Amino acid sequence: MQKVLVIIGPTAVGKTAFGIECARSFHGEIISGDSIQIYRGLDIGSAKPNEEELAMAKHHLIDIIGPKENYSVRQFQQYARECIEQIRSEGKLPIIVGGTGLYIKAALYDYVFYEEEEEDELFEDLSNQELYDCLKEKDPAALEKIHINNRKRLVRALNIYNKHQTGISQIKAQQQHRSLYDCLIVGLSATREELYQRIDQRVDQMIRNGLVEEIASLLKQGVTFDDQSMQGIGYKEWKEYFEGKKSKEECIDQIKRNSWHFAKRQYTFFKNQLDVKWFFDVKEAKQEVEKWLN
RNA sequence: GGAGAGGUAGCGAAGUGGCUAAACGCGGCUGACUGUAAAUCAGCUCUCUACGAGUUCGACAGUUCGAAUCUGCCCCUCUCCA
Repeated sequence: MQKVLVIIGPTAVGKTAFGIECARSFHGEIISGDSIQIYRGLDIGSAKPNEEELAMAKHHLIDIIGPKENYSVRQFQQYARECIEQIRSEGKLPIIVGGTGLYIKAALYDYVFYEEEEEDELFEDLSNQELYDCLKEKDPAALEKIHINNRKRLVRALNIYNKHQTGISQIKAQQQHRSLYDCLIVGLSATREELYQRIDQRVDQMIRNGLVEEIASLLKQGVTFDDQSMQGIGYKEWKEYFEGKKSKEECIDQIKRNSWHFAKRQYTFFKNQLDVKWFFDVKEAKQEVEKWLN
């Protein structure tokens, strides 16, 4: 089985640096497992590796999409697997580094996504209750995992049924839920207190690095806050600032808080959805990688 | 020194005699997750030996069958006038 090193962890723990170190030490190349860093022009707010870092190791799946384009798990799954194959063929170690849990899991595991041409129908004229009742007839099993208030999921499940005549629960049931690769999933961790502090510091640094100017420049290029790329933390919070409804300081605080919440959600996903070996110490993490490679 | 306003759970803020362990927001914690996932959604958040019990709404003393809500006194904060 093809070996794949996976480095995950909450935002701002230090995945980028550790990934580069591993790439250099173990003859590897990095595949970014991140849903925002794939966008061109979203550099500072997405904490994309800088020029210097990019030069230290080969990176894939960064800057491959324009800021007004959409992107999804399915594309990531396909691209990431292609990258793994390509890196393998060069005799190198593929290293996935990122914090987007679903993307990484979908690439690693036997998730199946069908071909989809058309956009999802939004069912804007239906209430949540109506959507719920509708899904109850078509794919009742899916309801076990979808709360009635989660409109997005309700809509998605209905769209899947309408497009493919199969319930999402059936598609899942056909999968074996196992990894396609021989993975070591290293989770970088820190105490909550320390992590939140690092987040705050990093956000302040982003501002100093010109985050506000980056947003302004994107807007000037025609990117809007409705674009998918701008849904990311560090970006969406500025909408009200540019509308004159919020101060810079308020936006910064909001970004910090959203990042804390995000970090928490990342932990929850990683802990419960992936088989992670956690480390508070990077040296120990590296030793574990060595052990696994031999 | 004088005149007002106010002190409610980690914070902000409702409540102004029983339906109040106390709305709501924030923060915190936990969880769900198969095509927007840095998204979307759910639960918990006074204490405990926890399908029950105990202690709360600045402090103390009262009124009352019953008080965060009424009375007295005390402490503290803020604004204004001296």
